[in-house]
Parts: sequence; structure tokens; C-alpha cells
Amino acid sequence: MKTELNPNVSVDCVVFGFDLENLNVLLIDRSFTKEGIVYNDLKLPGDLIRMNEDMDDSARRTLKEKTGLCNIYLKQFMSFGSPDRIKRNERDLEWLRQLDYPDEHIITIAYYSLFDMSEQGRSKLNIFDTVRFCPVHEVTDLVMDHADILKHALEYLKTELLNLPIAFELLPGKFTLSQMQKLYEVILGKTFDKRNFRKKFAKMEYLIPLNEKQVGVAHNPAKLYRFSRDLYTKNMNDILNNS
Amino acid sequence: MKTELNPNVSVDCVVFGFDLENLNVLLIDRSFTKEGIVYNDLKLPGDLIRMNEDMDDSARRTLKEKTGLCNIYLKQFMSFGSPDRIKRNERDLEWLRQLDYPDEHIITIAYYSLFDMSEQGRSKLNIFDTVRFCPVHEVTDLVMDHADILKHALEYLKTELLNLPIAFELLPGKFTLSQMQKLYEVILGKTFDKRNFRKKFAKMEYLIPLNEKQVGVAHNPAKLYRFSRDLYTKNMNDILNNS
DNA sequence: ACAAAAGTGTTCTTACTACACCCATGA
DNA sequence: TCATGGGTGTAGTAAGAACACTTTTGT
Repeated sequence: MKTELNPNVSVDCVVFGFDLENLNVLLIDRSFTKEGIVYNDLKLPGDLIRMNEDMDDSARRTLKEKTGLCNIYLKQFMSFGSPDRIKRNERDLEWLRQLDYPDEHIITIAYYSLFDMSEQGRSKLNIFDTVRFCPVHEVTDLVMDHADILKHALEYLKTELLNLPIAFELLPGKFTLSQMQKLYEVILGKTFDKRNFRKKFAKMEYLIPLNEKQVGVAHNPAKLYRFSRDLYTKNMNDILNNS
Repeated sequence: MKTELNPNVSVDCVVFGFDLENLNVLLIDRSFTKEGIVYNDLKLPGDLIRMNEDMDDSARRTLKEKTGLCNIYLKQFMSFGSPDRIKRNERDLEWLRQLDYPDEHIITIAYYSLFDMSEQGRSKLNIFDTVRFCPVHEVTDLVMDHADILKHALEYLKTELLNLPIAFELLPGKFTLSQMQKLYEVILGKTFDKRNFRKKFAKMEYLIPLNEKQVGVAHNPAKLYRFSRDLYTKNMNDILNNS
């Protein structure tokens, strides 16, 4: 174990990605061998923080080191501190032993993170081979308390989606309104009326229609839009100042 | 320093109280002497967690030990992990030295908490003398990063107030609608129209009018209400199941 | 009698819901 | 020509905002 690590505090990152179909979560393989038997499990990317390292920096670093991702939306959402959270089953304990982890009470600060996993988004980054995006609703078992962390992250994502312009972190730079609607539907777990959905967002000035359409689709090609963060923040400031 | 403490993780509690006039926050004195000079500052109640202690338990214990408060609404809302958060000024460092605190990177899990500080609420508990409730808007300096923690707690309180039935944690068991309106006004920092406010809450079945009125007030005495948590949860479940 | 807060309705505007058909494209 | 998703309007309902006077009590 590296001595400069803080033996009691870790970060774990729940990276959500949207492939225009499903909501996915980034998981990494945890494999180890004991007495000739190979154990394969999935976990969230995470690590002990370093002594005197800022927690947000730690989350960014961990994500970079374990997955290759950088410069993505990242936000602390909850901490998990149950004393048995990493000791609930023997496989987890054995893995910790092999890694020479401190046998201590580790509390973890969970971050949630958003990633545009369309070709556009993926192409920007060198994502490691050990990394896989799994559809959130197909994820069953994860190591330690990571399934619990994921569950809370999903709840947090839902409320963030309703209150902040985070949809655009998950969508490609240019997107159609149907893609955006699909995103809202898979995250919130319900369907919306197409006309009402579009009416609602037609009011949002920060959704900018482009003079461009989809190409290569076997139907009426849809208009593309982009998100203007400038207009969004300007709008928000106007609202705050007038009320 | 007690050996069973976790040297890297603390909890801090932001306890809000409402006296039917102002929103207050519970602070404790931090006094120490150096070279004959007495330094007095104010801080949030907090402490290092114990090894293998659940974080929520730790917050409850800390609050009990430092203030006498128990059985009150308590919820983790954010963690603070900047490496210099406890080392920003010399007085804080000196205090830590005198307490024989570990010279390490301490990250803190901040809890926010609600307390009915009317006579009714106060009478239930044996609150220590070192504890004082200060009007939130008069609090200027606190030790370490506690002013920052308080600021975030206040923001969190605002969103909770709009989304959860927490007003009733701050109000006495029997309260008037004007007291409740005042609570919303001081927390959210704006005024509401009396008729609209009452209309809105008239719809809420879980606000139960009692056959009782205020006594001893120099004006038309107001009807008293109480909150029914049972009806509230029942209502919530009905809404979730029908949508 | 006066001061102080309680209590009460209506109108207007804005946001949300429900709902069905034609159009443009690629295969 | 067919399958696929793109794109559009109206009417009803519910929620929020603005606004002023009378009533009851204690002093």
C-alpha cells in the first residue's frame, strides 16, 4: 500500500452514460484469484484518497486513472459510512487483503458523473478496455455496497434532471428533440406526450435549433438542436434578479 | 487523543431552530488560552468519528455529547474535504494542537438537523449551557470552514422545505398558520400572500385543524393546527401508486 | 377606542393534460 | 409503396398571483 494514501476515506464514481437508447453505468472488472479459482465481479471506479488531496481532485484523478475519462461533469452526492460496508462478504474481504488495503473503517464519498457515450463523446477519449458501460436496469450484483451507491445515484440523477440542465451532459453536442425526450423517459421511468414535451422545451431559449438535420435515417430526418450554456446562465440570472 | 477515534473523518451538525420569529443555528463556544490570552470563537458541534462507528450514529452521539440534544431530525447533506479546511488560520491550528488532534487531513460529513425551540420543544431537553442559538443572519465568523458549511446547510434547508414536510420539525406540536407562514418566509427569504398561502395548505389533508385557539394574545386568537405524519405518508403512497 | 393579527373570495394568467393526423425519407 | 419516426394545434383543467376588507381579542 502506498503510504501517502488516506486509509479511512475513499471516493467512488457513478458515471452515467446515455447511448440514445438506454441509461448505462460505467463499471470496471474486479478480478482476483484465490487458490486457483478466478473470481470476477463488477465494481464502480473508486480509490482511497491521498493524504492532503482535495476530494473533488481525488474523484477526477481516480476516474482518469481507472477509466481514462476526464473533463466530465462530476459532483459529490452522498457519503456512505456504515462500518460493515466493505466487509459484507468474504470475496470482498479477500480482495482487500490481496490489495494490501488497510483493515480499517473506510467511508466513501460518492460522486456522480455524466458522460456523452455517443460516437461523438466516445471518440474524444481513450477509455480503457477494462471499462464497460452496462444498462442500469440490468445491473444486479456489484461488489461491497456499490449496488446501494448506484441506487442512490440514480435517485439523485432524477432530481438533478428535473432541476438542472444536465441532460446536455449526456447528449451529443447536436441532438434531436426525440433523443432528448427518450433520455428523460429512460431516466425518469415514464413516458411523455410528444407534443407536450416539445411545447415545454420550445419555451427554453437556451435550446437552439440549428440549420441542420439528421442524415442517413430511414424516415423524415429530425432537426438538430444544441444547448447554449451562456443563454441558460443568463436566463437564470435574470430570473433570480427579478424575483 | 483517544485511540479509538478515526483521525481522518469527523461529523459536524448544523442544527436549525425556529423561535417563531427568526431562524437560528445552534453554536457552541470554542474557548482556549494561549500565552495568557483567552480566545473565544463559535463553532458548530462536531467531533471525530470513532473507528467502526456508523456515521449517522456518530452524528447523533456528537450532538448528544456536545449539546444535550437527542431524538431530533438529522440528515447527512454534504461532505467537506478540502485539505486546508481546518488549517486556514493560526487560532484554529493552535486549538487543534491543544486538543492533541491528529495533524492529518480531516474530512467532515456535515449533517443538518431541525429543532423546535419553542418553550414546548426546549422543555423536553436538557440543553447544555455552552450552547447558544444565534439568528442565522447575524452569524458572521465561525471557526475553520464552519461558515461555509452553514451556508450550504441553509441552501439545503431551503430545498428540503419545498419538498419535504420538515416545517413541522421546527414548529411546536400545535401551531397557527401564521406561524407556519412566518417560518416559510424567514427560511426562504421572501414574503407570501396570506390568502394564497392558506389556500395552498388548505388542500393538504395532513394539516389538521384542532378545536383549540391561541390564548392570551392581544388580537383575534388563531386556530391551532397539528401535522399528521400518518396522513402525510398515506397521501404520498397514494400519489406514488396512482402515477 | 384602539392596536394587532385572524380570517376570508374573486379574477386573471400561466402551466399542464389529453388527444390524432399528415409528412419526409430510405429501403 | 411501405415502414418509420418527425412534426404540428386546440380545448379543458389545475395551479399560482394579485388584491382589501371585516372580525375578534386584549389593553
